[in-house]
Amino acid sequence: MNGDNNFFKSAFSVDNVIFGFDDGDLKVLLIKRGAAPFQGLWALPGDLVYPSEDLDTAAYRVLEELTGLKKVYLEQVHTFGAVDRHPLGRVITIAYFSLVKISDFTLTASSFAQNVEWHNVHHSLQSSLAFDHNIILKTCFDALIHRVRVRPIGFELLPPKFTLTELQHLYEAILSSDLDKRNFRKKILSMSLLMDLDELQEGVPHRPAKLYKFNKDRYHQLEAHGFSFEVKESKKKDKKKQLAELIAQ
Amino acid sequence: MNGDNNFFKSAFSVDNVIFGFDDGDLKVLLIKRGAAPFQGLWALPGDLVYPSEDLDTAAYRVLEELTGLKKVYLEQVHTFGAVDRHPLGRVITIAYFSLVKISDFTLTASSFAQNVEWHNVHHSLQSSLAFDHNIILKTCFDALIHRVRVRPIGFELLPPKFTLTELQHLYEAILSSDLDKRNFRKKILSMSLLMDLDELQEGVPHRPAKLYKFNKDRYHQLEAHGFSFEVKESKKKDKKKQLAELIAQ
DNA sequence: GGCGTTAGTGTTTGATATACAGCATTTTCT
DNA sequence: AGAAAATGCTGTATATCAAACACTAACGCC
Repeated sequence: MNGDNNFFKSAFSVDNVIFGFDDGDLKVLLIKRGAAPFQGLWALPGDLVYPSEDLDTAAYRVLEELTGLKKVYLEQVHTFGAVDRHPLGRVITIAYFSLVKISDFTLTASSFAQNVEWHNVHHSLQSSLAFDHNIILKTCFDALIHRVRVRPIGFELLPPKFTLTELQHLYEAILSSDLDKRNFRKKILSMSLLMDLDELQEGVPHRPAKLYKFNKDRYHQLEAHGFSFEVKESKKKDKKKQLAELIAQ
Repeated sequence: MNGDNNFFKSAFSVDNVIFGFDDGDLKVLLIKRGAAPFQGLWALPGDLVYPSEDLDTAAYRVLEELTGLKKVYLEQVHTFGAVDRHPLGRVITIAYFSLVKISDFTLTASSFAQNVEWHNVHHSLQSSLAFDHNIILKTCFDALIHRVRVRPIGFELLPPKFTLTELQHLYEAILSSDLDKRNFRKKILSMSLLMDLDELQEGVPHRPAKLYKFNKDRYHQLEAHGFSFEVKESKKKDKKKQLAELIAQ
């Protein structure tokens, strides 16, 4: 414990919570650990940060090595550094979440195939992950829930062309609450952030829906004028009343 | 570059943006650096994290060493790790902000006195701080602005007993916007988070105001029932109209 | 007792959120 | 060809919340 050198016997890593949306379900990409510690358990993809690498760069690298994707939405969330969080030494980890369009790549094409899988987020939260990854996943999921209501990032999880119903299902999956169809559409369309592509869905066994595209430029333009995106988790009226009564006491 | 050892030639620190509120002004506690690098510049208080110390513990320690205060509000904000952010080596830093009641202690009693000072936040943002502390300060200030609207943490900056006007001035200082007195009071009081102490200000050369106290238990109770605190930065109606017209285009 | 200063209070109006149901369009099946 | 199945799409009435705004009340000081 003498000298500064002790301070340099530690390492840092990034862990990346990669979210995807498929089949009405919010998923997270996990890796099955092939070696100790925690061999056989599912873990978040991550890696030590190279000595001459910025933190964000490391997070992007982890993501690209796993999915081949380069331009993805990535956001730093929190840093975890409990002394005993890594059994082999002092390793603090900077947690990120990223949002990918599952349709953009196929895991089965990867050599990892057997050890990399999309998992339902809620199931994963209840299962036992390696290290402190349960807490990390929970923290990042909470961050996603918050961010998605306040920034138009949901689109990062959808294909470039999507229907309003798909968008609504996405929000319902993330917020774990049902939204009113008419009110949702009214609100989303009133922001004028979506371009109507004048195209219809194809190959569906029912009336095809119109396709839309998110207009990012438009968003930046409005944002610069004080516009703030917001999708509220609809509070039912009766719940509101209950709360009002509690406050009144 | 061979072997894992390279990964252990790095260190991590915490930096703490300590906010205080005084005289209608939001302040931040800075230290004048006595040694290179950045000698003579003002810097955020911070320290390397001890090998057997959790991150939050380190942040609390920095705070206590400087102010003598133990129970303060502290929140992790972001981690900064650009390769070149520290001239002497790879040091990533985990940034925290904390909220203290300036009245709880006197800096002049400290041996640091000459080198530790409260600075106006806006001035500090425009001056040149050591390392990447301008960005850190900005990031933490933005985080404070956001958090204060959404969690009842403003009270951490005020003495235990305060007037509604003091509370309003606090919000105005943080949000950099004027609030309507009647609407503000209506909103705050309607949340029933304040206890009316049935006491009055003393020693003021005008009509004394009633003193209130934040009821933390009450907040936790309401929170558990779905209550969410919110103070909005009041959007003026004409600005809203401008935005509405822009959207309509 | 009058002046200076801050405290304290309600109402009207406009905007936004909520609740809610039926017809339209397409495919598929017989 | 017609019916059935599935999802797409649309508007209004009501309740709630936010915004704007100005005067009287209480105290200290001179």
